[in-house]
Amino acid sequence: MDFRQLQYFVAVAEELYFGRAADRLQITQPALSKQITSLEKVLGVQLLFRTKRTVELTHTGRTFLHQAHQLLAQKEMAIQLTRRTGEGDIGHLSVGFTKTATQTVLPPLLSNFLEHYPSVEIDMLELATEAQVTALNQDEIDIAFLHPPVDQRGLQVYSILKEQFVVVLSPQHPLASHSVVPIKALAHEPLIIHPRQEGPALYDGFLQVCQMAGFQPHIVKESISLQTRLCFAAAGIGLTFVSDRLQFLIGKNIVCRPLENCPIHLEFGAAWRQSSSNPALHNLLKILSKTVPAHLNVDHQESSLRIGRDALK
Amino acid sequence: MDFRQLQYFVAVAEELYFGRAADRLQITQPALSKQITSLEKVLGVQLLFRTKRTVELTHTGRTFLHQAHQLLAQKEMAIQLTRRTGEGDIGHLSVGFTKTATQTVLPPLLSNFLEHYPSVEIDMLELATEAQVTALNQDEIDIAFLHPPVDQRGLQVYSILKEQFVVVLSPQHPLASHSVVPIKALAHEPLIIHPRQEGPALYDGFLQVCQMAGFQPHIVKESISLQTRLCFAAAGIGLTFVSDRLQFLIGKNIVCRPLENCPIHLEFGAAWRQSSSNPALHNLLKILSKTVPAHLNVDHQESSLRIGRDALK
DNA sequence: TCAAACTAATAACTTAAAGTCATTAATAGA
DNA sequence: TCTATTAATGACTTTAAGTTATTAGTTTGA
Repeated sequence: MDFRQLQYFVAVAEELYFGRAADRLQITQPALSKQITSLEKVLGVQLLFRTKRTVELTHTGRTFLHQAHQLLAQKEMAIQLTRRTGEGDIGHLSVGFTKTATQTVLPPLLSNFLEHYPSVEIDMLELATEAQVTALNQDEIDIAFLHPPVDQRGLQVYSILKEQFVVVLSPQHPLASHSVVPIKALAHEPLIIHPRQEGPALYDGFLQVCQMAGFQPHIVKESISLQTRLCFAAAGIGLTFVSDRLQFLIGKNIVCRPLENCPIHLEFGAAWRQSSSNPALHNLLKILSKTVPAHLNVDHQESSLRIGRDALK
Repeated sequence: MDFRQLQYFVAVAEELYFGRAADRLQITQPALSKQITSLEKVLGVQLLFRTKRTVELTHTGRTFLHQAHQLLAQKEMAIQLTRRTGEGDIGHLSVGFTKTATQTVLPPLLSNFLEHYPSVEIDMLELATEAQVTALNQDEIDIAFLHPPVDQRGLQVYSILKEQFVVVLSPQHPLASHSVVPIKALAHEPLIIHPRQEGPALYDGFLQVCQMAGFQPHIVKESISLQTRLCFAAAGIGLTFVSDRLQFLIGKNIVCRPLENCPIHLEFGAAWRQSSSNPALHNLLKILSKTVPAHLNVDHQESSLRIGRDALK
């Protein structure tokens, strides 16, 4: 029993006339007769009651007709579903993201994507960078919005933006009079930093820079809350840092100063398994590159530095 | 796309190895490779990611695998359903019946049938004889339990039982002294009869017998209720009749007397469309003939007339 | 690093199936 | 009774599916 025979049977059942059914199927009547006979033989059942001149459905034939219709319809559904899945027109996407993503790329990206692909189901999963890398490798998410570097092999990264950090200090602080703060000036300052868990790249990079500048940072507080860190800074308990992207949040009781030639920055990007064959992911990446132009992967460290220098003029 | 390709694809998807899958399918590996390639071409989609040595499902392939499983399962279901329908093992039966049926054949017949064919759904429809003939012709019921004669062409009748009628009268009635009542003795008796609607065969047959005996019956009352008729008879308002099958219902204040050589009897039987191809009906008929042996099937119309002529001699 | 083993694809060929054409047999309708 | 109609049958052709032998990358291990 195959789909061809089902289609043939439906035609005969509808026409109740082998000749017309054969015409409709673009085959000859004997071919049709033979296929129907073979179908009946396979099923071990009489589907049609025929004389030399007339054709009628048997009771069993009516039952089978219904089944045949269902099977043929399900076949078409399966084909459509598969084709559309292949084009990423329908399907499923699991997206991992950090808070930064919700404040930057995600809103325009998702609205743009869903406008083009309204039938793709999207699961959102808020996870820290490291958890996202794990989730990617375990096939739990299709794409991650996180803070590189991600040197996991098999993962592809698309750099979206790089944030420059500025020192936040109280207006009374001696360094507030400088327009740019040299890194070495931080050697003996009490520092309030963002904890490692939420962004190891930043934390580790900062420590590294201090080391290169020849000192151990004097960390007096850690807080994940930006407001808390700003509050401590305003109170003169220590210096802290924020992304230049967030400078607008700074009130009047504290001031911001760029760091002089600071190589520390918080990169933000998307990562996905290179081997992923989810067509919806491909479409998302296409939309991503249109919505959020790439942040020059080659050499973007220099470019962000350049922006920093410009700002310092 | 046909079922063969679906089966092949499922095998490859499960083995992730063309060679083993081909073994399992009892074909050679190149044949399998070609079929899968052709399937991918028809769908316009890549189902498998293959190197020269490894095979993996793509995302789309996984989607299609699910569809393939469903289609193959539904195919098997359809085949089973059709075969079992063809054997009358599952299906549907609409049964028309009169009250007589519920008091005689139906209980043992249905319990016997459902014991053998528990998956056949049965619809019961209580209808008068004439309505059942209409329902049969309109394909609304598969079998009727009714009172012949049914001279509708295309219908087949199976005679189940014939009931002899006895006269019911008050013990004070002069005829009560006879052990058998001659038909002519009824000529001037007031008669209480069952109305025509519920059994035209009986009513018409009775009139005919009176005519043949040379008198017009003197009908004083009609009532569909057996109790009412018995009550009137006990009160001496007139004579009535019951089936010998129901004699046990008769109380002590009235008596029963057989009619002398009476050709009137109420036949009861099953009728169905000769052209019916409902296999469940065939099974029901088989059970019927086992449960309720036929009442002289051979041309019982003539046999009843013969009895009649004999009676009139 | 290089050969050996492995594995999917390809090509040429064979077999099986599906289809065609011509004909038959039965039936309905004139 | 004759004619037109229509499904089935048989012989033959075409198409699809399968086979064998081979090729071309990969992986494995000496």
